[in-house]
Amino acid sequence: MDQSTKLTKNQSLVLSQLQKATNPLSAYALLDQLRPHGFRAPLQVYRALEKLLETGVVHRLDSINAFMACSHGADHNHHHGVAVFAICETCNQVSEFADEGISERLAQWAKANGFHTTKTGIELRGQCASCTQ
Amino acid sequence: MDQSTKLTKNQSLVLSQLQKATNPLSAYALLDQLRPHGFRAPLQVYRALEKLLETGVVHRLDSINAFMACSHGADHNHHHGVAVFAICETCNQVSEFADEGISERLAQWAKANGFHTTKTGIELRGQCASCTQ
DNA sequence: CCTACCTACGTAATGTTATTACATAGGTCA
DNA sequence: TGACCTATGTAATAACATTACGTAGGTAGG
Repeated sequence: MDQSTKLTKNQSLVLSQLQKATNPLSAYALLDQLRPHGFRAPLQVYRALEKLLETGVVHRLDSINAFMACSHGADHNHHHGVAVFAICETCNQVSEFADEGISERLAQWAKANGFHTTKTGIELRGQCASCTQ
Repeated sequence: MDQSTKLTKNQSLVLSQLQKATNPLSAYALLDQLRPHGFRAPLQVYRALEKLLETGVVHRLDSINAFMACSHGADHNHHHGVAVFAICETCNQVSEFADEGISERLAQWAKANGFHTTKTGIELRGQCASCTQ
């Protein structure tokens, strides 16, 4: 029984829209796509996203103000390090990966400096392999 | 002869405002602070920031839509790795540091996946040592 | 010299992203 | 039943950023 069974109607709609998408979507893009389903105001999207971000099934990409479903599916076993997002500025596709080594370096700095980290965001911008010719 | 000697009036005003600040500032906060100096429109701030970001003397913090002067002063010899920003959500102060190990991990992934990185952003959110009681 | 061009700058309008405030609907439980 | 909690609906506004257009000053080539 995964988390998605607990989702409300609006949350499910937002999540499935993100899962269908090949690229990250902005909140207002989601709103437009969901108008046929009865969405009429930004808040409906933001409220759904808030919950989805909390549970980790959706990520927010700060550098482009957009949202994407977590690549790692229903099993959120990426305790294998911090998530890193590589955003292609040509095709807008995003690769998500996790790196234990980076996690460790950040944790070391945090410990050494008494910083208590609650959230980590790592975003690479550039060109993906397909778009680099 | 450092880069700042090439700055225009508006660029100098924005930079010195950021250097005086103890926290990151939003573009509109800068605008308000610079009104006494003749600033009247957002674009004046954004244009100055654009140049300052290009030359690296100012950083943008994507997760809070704010800008700060580079901690590393005039000598931009932080080819010692990617910059990491640790943002305290209580006092809003930011620690900037560089980590060669993280750079290497990211470079390895990029090489292995044919991703050509043009910009890297790493931001930690949490509580700094002073604010953790 | 002057004109074509380039860069910086000024101003207004608009576009995009996100939040606050307040009202409504439905379920749970004492 | 009625107090409470969660989800939702709607409107208005705040916060962040860009586009479009016009002006001023310098300078390189004719």
